[in-house]
Amino acid sequence: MKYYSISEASAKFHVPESTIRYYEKKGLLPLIERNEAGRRLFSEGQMALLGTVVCLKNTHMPISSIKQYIDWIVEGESTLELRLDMMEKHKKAVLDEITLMTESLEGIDVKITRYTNRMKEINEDN
Amino acid sequence: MKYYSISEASAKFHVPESTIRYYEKKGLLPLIERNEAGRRLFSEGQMALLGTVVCLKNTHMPISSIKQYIDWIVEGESTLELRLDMMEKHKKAVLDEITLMTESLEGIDVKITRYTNRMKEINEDN
DNA sequence: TGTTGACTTAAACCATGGTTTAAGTTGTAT
DNA sequence: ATACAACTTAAACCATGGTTTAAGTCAACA
Repeated sequence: MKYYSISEASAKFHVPESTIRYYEKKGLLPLIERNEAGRRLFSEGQMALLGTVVCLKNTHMPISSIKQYIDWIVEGESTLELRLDMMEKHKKAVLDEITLMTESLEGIDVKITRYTNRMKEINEDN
Repeated sequence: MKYYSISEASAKFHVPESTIRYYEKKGLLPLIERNEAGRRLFSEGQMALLGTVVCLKNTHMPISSIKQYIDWIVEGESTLELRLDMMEKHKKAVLDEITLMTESLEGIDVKITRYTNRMKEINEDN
């Protein structure tokens, strides 16, 4: 079974090493093994977990909620329904945020159009 | 010409009054008038400007950049090109963020599907 | 043998984006 | 006359999400 160093994990997910250490300290990455020298060893499973954390972070889930989710994973099958419920609610929140951003983008497009037209006028006035 | 109080502005844009005051202090809402008693009076133009700030905030533009944009608006027509450039870059950044969120959403959907299937299995095992 | 690079920890530090508090002013309703 | 609601300010306070620093360990290489 392959293991990854923290620098490899950092490179794979484009997350600073300091952030990975911070996540571990916050409980988002439980049970990370160490070698004899105390260095972190990320198994494939730990890498997948880090991938999950990054995915939730990318969709703006707060650290405290990610921690709850990870705690439920560690707790086992009895938390399946809680996890499902959390992911469904989170999905809705993400869709809402995407909708808001998409709507706000229209306001930005209006400005781009307006500025572009005004620039054109100015150049025609030469 | 109609004027709005801070509570009306707050209600219209779903932004707390304290945040509006904070934005003004940060320079995001310049030239807001006051009545004799020192209360803020938002003209239609100021309301539109607040709408712009909210739009940029909704798309995660940092306060410092919003301030730069507003400063350019106040500065006048000579900054047209700078504003156009900023909005075009911002639009790209927003589209990138939406893309990242949309991609990450797939990871969440995978979990929802997996959990749903496992729940089904458990219920079939009755 | 010593020095470099890749790590470790705990603790301090930081930026961002507000919110809350305290004390005061004004206009209106009782 | 008074009390309440709706404001005002400056300053303090706060949460979130990290980043940076300092001091140390270890393996490998020159």
